[in-house]
Amino acid sequence: MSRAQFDKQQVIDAATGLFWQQGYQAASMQQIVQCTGLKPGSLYLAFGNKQGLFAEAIKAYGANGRAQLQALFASTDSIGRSICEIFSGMISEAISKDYCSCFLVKAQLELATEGNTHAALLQLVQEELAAVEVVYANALSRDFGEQKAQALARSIMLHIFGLRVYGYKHNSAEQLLETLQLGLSWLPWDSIETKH
Amino acid sequence: MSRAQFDKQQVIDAATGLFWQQGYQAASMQQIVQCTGLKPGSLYLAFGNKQGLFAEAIKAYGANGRAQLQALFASTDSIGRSICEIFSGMISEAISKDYCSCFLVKAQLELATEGNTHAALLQLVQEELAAVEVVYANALSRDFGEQKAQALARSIMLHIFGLRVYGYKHNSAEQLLETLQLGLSWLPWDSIETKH
DNA sequence: CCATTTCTTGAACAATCATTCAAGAAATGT
DNA sequence: ACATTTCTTGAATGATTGTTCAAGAAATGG
Repeated sequence: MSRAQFDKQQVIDAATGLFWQQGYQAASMQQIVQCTGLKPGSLYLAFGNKQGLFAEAIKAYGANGRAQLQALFASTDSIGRSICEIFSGMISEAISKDYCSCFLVKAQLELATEGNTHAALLQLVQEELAAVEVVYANALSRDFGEQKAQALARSIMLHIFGLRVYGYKHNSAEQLLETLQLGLSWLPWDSIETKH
Repeated sequence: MSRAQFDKQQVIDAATGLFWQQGYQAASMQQIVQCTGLKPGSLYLAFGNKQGLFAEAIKAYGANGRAQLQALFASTDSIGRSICEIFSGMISEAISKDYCSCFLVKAQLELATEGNTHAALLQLVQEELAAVEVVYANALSRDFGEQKAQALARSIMLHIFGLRVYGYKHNSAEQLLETLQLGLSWLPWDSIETKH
């Protein structure tokens, strides 16, 4: 017997970066071979095919994001302030030079074609996105009733999606923050103010 | 001499539908040959290459959408109510079976890759999106000061983007409407209420 | 009615795509 | 040390990609 001579998670992370930047279709297996260092045969033995590798990338990205969210909510004494900090981080990403939105958002828009040739992958992506909404709703139910928490979670998701797209326009951080404050006026934005 | 034996606008519209549903990369020239009825040679004589045809599709889509917006704003006596009606229409699209978001939003996310191989097309898409924002800002400046109108236009764009992505989740029309009302509370939603 | 120009045709092109597989290397089980 | 299993290698496969071009058809100009 012989054990795998590469770190599977490392390979998935490298592939995730490529898929994230280029998209599913535009990322070629040749590029993946290059950026992972593996030969085609090893890749196909480990992941089956391109879809299998993409599925692993989506799962890893989703699990990581969800874990970060849950850790943040578990350790904070103010869900609202934590959410403000999350948005603040997203604004920082949006104004950075090599901004490339959110992997799940990009994947959903690319995979949701009429022919539906990637039905399994699309469902996976949508499950990951739905799971994120659940995490927000659960956290908010600490401060609000269940109905209200779910409604607020939907509003948060809408703003995340909006920001993930709007981020490509070269707005200033102040403009983006102001826009979020306008739509999410119930959040305690004062708690993250940096100006004096 | 011989004049073109096909209606160029008709060809662009057919190609737009395909690009919109499938995306730029996934839509193959063979598919375009099929859905337009033209032979490759004619397509390449008329549009140069795939990028040229895509550019025409984006321009046509953008010009059409902008014209509709401007016509609506020119003929209404309430900008706010018209905007509510626009969102109401977007909700209807979102809950329909063959929903495929907004062509410009999808194109922006697909073309904005790190390698930036489609820089010209990306810029075109972003210009179209920026033009939409200007139309909203101009319309709102009828009711608000210029600064406020621009801020509100940014908020509208963020909500449009959010809805264009969130629309893929199978939410009810009521939930989507409620989410928009939460973030755009300054709009006169009462004016489009259908319930009694 | 011929010459010229413009458009159409569709087979063919090179490049790239995802994927395969026989052969060799390496690690384990006994 | 040997047999067995598992992983690696990388050239090769057939399909599909965007694009071209020589030849023919059609319409116009004089």
